[in-house]
Amino acid sequence: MTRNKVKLTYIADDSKRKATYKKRKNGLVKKTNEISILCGIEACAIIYGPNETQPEVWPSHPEVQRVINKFKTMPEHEQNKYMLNQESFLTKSIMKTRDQLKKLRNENKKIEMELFMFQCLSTGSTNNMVDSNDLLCVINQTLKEIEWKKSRVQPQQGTVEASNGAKPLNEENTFVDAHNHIQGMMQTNMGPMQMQDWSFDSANGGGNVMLPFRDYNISNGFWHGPSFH
Amino acid sequence: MTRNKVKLTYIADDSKRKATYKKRKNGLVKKTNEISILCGIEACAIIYGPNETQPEVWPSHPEVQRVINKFKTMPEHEQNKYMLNQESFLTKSIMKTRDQLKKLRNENKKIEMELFMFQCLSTGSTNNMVDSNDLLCVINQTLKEIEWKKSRVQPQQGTVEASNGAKPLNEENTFVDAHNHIQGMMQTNMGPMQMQDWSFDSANGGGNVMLPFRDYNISNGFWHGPSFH
DNA sequence: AGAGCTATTATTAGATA
DNA sequence: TTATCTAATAATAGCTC
Repeated sequence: MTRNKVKLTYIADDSKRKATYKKRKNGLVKKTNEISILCGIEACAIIYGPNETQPEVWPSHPEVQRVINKFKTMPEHEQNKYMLNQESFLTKSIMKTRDQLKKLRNENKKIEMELFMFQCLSTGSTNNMVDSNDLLCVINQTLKEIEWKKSRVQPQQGTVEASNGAKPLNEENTFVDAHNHIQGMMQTNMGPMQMQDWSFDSANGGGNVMLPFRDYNISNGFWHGPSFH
Repeated sequence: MTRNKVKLTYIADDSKRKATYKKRKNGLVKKTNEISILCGIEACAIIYGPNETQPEVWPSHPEVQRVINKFKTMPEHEQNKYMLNQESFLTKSIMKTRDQLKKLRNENKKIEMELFMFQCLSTGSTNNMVDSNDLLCVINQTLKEIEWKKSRVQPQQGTVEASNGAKPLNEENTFVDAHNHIQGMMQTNMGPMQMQDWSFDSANGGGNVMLPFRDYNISNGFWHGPSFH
């Protein structure tokens, strides 16, 4: 878990495993102690060390006995009812990981879509090959985010000018906002892009469409440049 | 443990305690799972939730039963022999903390001593009020560290000059090294001190003793300036 | 209540001593 | 071996939605 990220697999090397065992046993006992104090509950841990005949228990022996007995005297169905068993634990883990993956995929897709949206806006091209529902969704999402941004700055509108000289957000600036938004998105993936890297495209719709020019170009409505996958 | 450092005390607030319980229970179970896989051992956790009738166990019920039985069938003295009970856990914690305190105190003392050593070297004063054994010890330690430093640079001695223009470490430079060492020590406590903050003291021993001059002075063999406690 | 975020603190793997 | 250090990952308290 540190220096290197560690894989959750049996540690084959004897001395490494032993060292890890010692460290983690201490950590586990510490955590058990903490939860029982912080939350005012009873908890016990039983750990069989590498030498099979040597269990380590926490807290004291009588406490463990008491907790164990409390558990054992409970009817079986009661025991199972509230049991957090290994299976459900693993199921939860898998679900969580899958959700995270899903989220990452969505983020990737969003980035791709925003890029594509930008391409369409830039070139006016309509011969696209993506699901137009997806694209619409992204455009709406982007607009929604712009609206949200605007709502955060609205109070200052028309009264105070930002000290950095930025224009207040309003309807007229929507496209510039979109541009900035997309630019922000792209910064994450290809390093910061400066304002001077962009220019108004006078060939497409009369000056209100901006094109980036750097290590890439757009032709036939598609992106030719750094990959974003 | 985060955002704020948290005190190890019962959490009075109901909803906070409940939230903490949930988070930490998951953490505990995760850790239990990890140690058992990584180290190929058997371990179980039994946790009684805030609602007293609802114990949560890990891993599965049969596993817990098996581990418990293994523990219970062991003769009492065996159980106690390898037991990590609450008392010894607390004792260990206290000892560890005390050791850390001791260490910090030693570090403080060392810094004070080095400072004093510097004063003595600077002024040639002998009317000191510290245990001369302590002082001797610190001087020896300092010299040892200087030797160690030298040994690290020795291979380059007389052949390559450092690119930053620093002189190679050798006998002649020992005092300068000592000065640099003490200077380094002091940087930790009072911010960086530059070379130009020091001057050779021509009134004391002919040019090989350096004195700092900034927000402090040395008189009667004692330090008058920032406190180092 | 419960799920998600993130600034912090805590744990710890690997390296040294 | 066992202890200590530290760079890096992991856990999580308080917050927001």
